[in-house]
Amino acid sequence: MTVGPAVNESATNELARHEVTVSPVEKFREFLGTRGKRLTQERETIVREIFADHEHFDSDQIVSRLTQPRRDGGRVSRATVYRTLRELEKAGLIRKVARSNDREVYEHDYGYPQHDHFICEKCSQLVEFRNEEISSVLERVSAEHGFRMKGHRLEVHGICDACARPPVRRHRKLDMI
Amino acid sequence: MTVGPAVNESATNELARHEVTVSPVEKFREFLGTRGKRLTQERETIVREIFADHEHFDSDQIVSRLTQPRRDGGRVSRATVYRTLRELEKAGLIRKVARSNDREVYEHDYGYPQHDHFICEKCSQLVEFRNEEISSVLERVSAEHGFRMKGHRLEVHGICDACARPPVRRHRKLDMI
DNA sequence: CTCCCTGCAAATTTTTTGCAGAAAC
DNA sequence: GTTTCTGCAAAAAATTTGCAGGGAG
Repeated sequence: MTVGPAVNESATNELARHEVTVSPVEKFREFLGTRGKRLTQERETIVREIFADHEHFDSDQIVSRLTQPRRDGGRVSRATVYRTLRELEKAGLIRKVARSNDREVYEHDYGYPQHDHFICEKCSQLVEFRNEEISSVLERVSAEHGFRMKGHRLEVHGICDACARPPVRRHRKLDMI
Repeated sequence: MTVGPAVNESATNELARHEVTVSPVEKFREFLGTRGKRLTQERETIVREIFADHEHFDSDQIVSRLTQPRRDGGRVSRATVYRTLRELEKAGLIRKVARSNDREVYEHDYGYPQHDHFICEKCSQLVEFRNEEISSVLERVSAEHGFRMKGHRLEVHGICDACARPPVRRHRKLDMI
């Protein structure tokens, strides 16, 4: 595995957790049920690991965390992680978020309200934000094109507030006197 | 190479080509120049191949087209194609467009106006559309968050008009009489 | 002339798969 | 009991890299 450029920037928790009646695990069990599939220990371990926080993650991170022996839930093989991530995506529990340069990462698609992302070109930080208007505009535009919108994926690229702020001056003119 | 699920659906040409003063090749030459890099025959061949039409494409497609002997421009090695695609992305000539399930594909990011995509969940077709309002809403939302927007990437998922239309009835009731 | 670039082949990285035993239902 | 899983190891797919010779500026 690679430990390349970190994919660890947290998805800033501007958004409060949604009220969800069933846990991600239950939700997954339901999905599997309708397809004659089973909720195994491995699958449950993976879902718990993924939904333990609201960070973004990629396949490799989950593989390395679950592949080595662990305190609680048992370890899970690489193949199973891949197989389960695909299922979780179909189940609508997670989805991919593309990041301009870097590779793609997953994010939770259950338990949190619909939101979009700001991606800073300087520090690569990914910030979630929520705006009602965007959806309604899209809803209308879609209708105009005879398209039945189910959802959307939006990334706004640019420079975040922190990176835009000029670096702190070391010496001010006054110091020179 | 893989000939998996086609990635050939055309990017419907709803959008007219922009007036561009310099060709993609020239644009690339400029970019390379500012970095002490060179516009080689291979790089030119690749750019021409890519900008010959306005279809979306992935690395593999370009590799297979340019890797075998060709009428005009000479062949280019796999490694060079990968290396050049990366440069073209940095140069802002192409960019990645994520497609829900399938893999990512590239699209032109030069010579065509800013636009977004509808992606049909049924037929996977990718349709480009253009809407002024979206940008202005994003501009405002960004400002509210202290974010300096440079651009955005948006995909609207759902069902396209064609797929939404019910299949043609074979036998109408009258036929039964 | 001097670097930058290319092709090649090998190395890496990432994801998928066949199969035998294990485990849900 | 069946049928669906899992882990393993190997295979396949996708991308990157070192290096020696070739070419752009």
